Amino acid sequence: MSKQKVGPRVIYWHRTDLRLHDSPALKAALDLKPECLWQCWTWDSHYVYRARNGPNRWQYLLDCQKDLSESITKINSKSKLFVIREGPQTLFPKLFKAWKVSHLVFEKDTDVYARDRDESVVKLAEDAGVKVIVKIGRTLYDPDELVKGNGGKPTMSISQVQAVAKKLGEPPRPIPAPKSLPDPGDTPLDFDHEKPSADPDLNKQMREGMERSFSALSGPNGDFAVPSMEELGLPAATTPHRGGESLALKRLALVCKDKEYTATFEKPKCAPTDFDPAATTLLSAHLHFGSLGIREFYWRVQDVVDEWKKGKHKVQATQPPTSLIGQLLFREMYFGAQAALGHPFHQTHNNPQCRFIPWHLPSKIDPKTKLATGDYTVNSRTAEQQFQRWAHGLTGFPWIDALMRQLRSEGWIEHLGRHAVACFLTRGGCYISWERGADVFSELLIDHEAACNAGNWQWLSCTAFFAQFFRCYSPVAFPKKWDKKGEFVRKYVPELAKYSDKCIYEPWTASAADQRKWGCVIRGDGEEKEDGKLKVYPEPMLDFGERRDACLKGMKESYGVGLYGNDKRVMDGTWRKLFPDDAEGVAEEHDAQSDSGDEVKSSPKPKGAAGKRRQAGQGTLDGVVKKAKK
DNA sequence: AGCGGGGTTGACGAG
DNA sequence: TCTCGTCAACCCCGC
Repeated sequence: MSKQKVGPRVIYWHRTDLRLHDSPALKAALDLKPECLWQCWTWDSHYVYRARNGPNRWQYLLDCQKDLSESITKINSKSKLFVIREGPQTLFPKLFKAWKVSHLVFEKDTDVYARDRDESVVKLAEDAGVKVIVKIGRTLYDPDELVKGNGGKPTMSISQVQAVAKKLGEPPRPIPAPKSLPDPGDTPLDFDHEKPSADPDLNKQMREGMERSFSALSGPNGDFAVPSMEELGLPAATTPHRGGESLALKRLALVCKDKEYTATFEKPKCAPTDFDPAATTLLSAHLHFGSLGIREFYWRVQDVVDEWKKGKHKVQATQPPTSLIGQLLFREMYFGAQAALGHPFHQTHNNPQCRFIPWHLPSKIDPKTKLATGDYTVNSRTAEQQFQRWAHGLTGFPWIDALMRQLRSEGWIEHLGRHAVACFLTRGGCYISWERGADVFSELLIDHEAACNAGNWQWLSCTAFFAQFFRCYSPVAFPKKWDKKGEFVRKYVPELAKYSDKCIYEPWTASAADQRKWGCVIRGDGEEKEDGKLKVYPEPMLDFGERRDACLKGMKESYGVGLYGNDKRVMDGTWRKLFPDDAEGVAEEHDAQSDSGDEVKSSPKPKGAAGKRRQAGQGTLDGVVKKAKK
């Protein structure tokens, strides 16, 4: 028998790099000159069950996968994106054997969950004699290198990032998409299919049909196809934003075609109220899913900027941090912070960089792991009601509600809009833990990037990165700066569409006669939607002026106490002794009579009773709102 | 070391 | 309509 020459048999594991352009890892795989190459995506129980993922982001992911698969097939009609419905930790050892795999190649991912996952996958591969190649590709700089260059410390300011970036030099140019792709090998699946536990399923509530994520390894048709929303039991997406590398490249080209826009971009001047078109590039979700390479973005923009600088123009090119490139550097900063801090970066507890503030609705902590459980303590019933009304766009402040409704229906709001709602929920209104807001964003944002989300929430809540808590966004004054006529509110809070410009941001100031004339009365807490032909919009759920002062006082006090998340007294609950009135100074007046006060005072570790009460007070918004009625 | 200037994106009133 | 100072005062950074 003649000896068969066997070249590398490579699995390229697509994760957060759903693209063919600008992929250093894919280039590394192709440089192996594989005999066969399977481009795979593994169905991840973390993504399906353990992380909050709304339908809009699911749709975006599936768009990206479909587009990638089609692009692969265009280059090699025998190939596609092989979507395999099993977690990598259990699937790969079996797949390595069945497909006689010699190499596993993937792009490095420093997200806290991904680190743990990849560590075990690398070990499994080594045990199976499979060589692993990991390449940087998701960020301009390897977050670990960024941290190393920053003296081993988390990157907590943009100047630190800029200093390290200067040392490391400019990122490499993007790698073009491959012109040819090797054939995949056979795809036998003669092994057991291990299905992960669907308990807990954090996304259970949103599912409409049967959830069949793991029904068969190669999908319902046995063809490894990208799943449909129906296969996942998910309702149809409502977002107009669609994913996929083809769209990403088109959009990037569109942005860069407008050279003045690209070269003179100034983030703080982008109107959060602009829609159709939005003021910013809408490329963030593409970066998140890797349907756009970060070096592709960087260099296409940088080339425009360099060209602009050579010419004579009335408006000068902008510089980081406000320029378009600057926005990418902030992303690097958050990835660097996450890389250095690990899991605690996503919570207050045990986070050495995050200030401790005695917020309402704090996260519950697993004492063994010191990690947030995903659940929280309802230490104020008023706060819980406010949280639910915030999350559903029923605060009674049209600017806040418009943003939250846009977020829920479209999965994207402009960055300054995120500032407005985040400030309102935390230090500038409700005094609710930033971790609650981060949870909601993580479910609803199509561009949810774990590191950026945690970092920005800490920024806005003045617990890390930013400290000027006396700069507080007003839900009335701030939007007026951008949109005097309130067109943004009229679009997303249509019941107020006929209100006058003067009243649009504070409809409660309209006379009863005007309210009726304009077809919408202001009353209640958001439960009642209409009264005959009239629409009903809620009264403001708090007195903003009063709350701003109370929050400011609370922030000042907390800064004075000066605790960080890793302080022993934060970890063991004795922090309460350091705050006057056991940190209840920021509670609303009518809250004092509720059960919240004694609960906090009597229980040094907010567990047990609080947990039970939470179930009573949580559930749906309707439930909460009903309970609020006296 | 300690001081002063700056910090991608506040509100408000005076002039 | 715009710019500026004030509000009360945060941390980072460089000299």
